[in-house]
Amino acid sequence: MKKELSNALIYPPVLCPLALTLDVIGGKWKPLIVHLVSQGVNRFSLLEKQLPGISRKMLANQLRELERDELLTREIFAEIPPRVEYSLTETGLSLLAAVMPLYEWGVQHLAHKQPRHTAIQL
Amino acid sequence: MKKELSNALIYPPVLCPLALTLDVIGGKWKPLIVHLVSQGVNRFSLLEKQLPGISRKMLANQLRELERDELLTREIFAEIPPRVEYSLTETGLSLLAAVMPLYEWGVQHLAHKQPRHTAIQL
DNA sequence: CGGAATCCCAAGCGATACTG
DNA sequence: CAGTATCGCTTGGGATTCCG
Repeated sequence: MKKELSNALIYPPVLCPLALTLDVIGGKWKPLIVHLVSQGVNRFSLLEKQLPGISRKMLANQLRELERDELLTREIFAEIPPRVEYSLTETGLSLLAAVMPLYEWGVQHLAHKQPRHTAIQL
Repeated sequence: MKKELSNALIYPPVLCPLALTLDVIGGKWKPLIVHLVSQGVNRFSLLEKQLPGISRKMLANQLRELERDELLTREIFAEIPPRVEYSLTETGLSLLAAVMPLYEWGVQHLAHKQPRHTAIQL
């Protein structure tokens, strides 16, 4: 199956599709956020609880980027106290589907390995 | 001061499998490296060419971590000039399978979106 | 409650030189 | 070729405060 490798790049001058995807959900938190939102963890404070170790600044930043990339939407309720709900867009759902295999891989290997850095509740 | 730590929160009873996976391939480069190695880009200098923007230090570091996590192996040939070949382990192959949907997602969206920041291009 | 704005420090990372 | 070693700057992101 090995391809012939010349001097040329594999994906020149266009990007590797994988790099494009990583451009959107690459990072430590975004896949977790997308997955959590799909599970109904759709508010700022709820996400904060489910992501031990993340700072408010980081969470806000990641949410903004996900919104900018149209993976999720913000719905603001003018109430007291104020409320904001996040939900996945169609694009977000399609990306979630692509992320789920990573979740399944984790399930398969959870029995054999223990996490080193991050322990996150679901 | 009020550095009161809730152990129950930091070490929750159930670990998110997705977090475990991200612990292993989370990051900007690792999915790309795993995919490239599977395509036969199995030497240091070849990988360096295929990853414009990565520094030698970073590439070496990521390779060490992937090796430590037993996703790939190093084979050293005592030749002149020296040669080192990387290849995926069984675990690495299983993870590659879980990463491929992200690749496919990128393919689907390449037509609609253009990359923004971390453009891997030449 | 859900953020935005500031301050600030150390880890992270790039660039370069060097080595087996 | 395939890396290490070293230096120095950048910036990620933690802590805190303030606002609608």
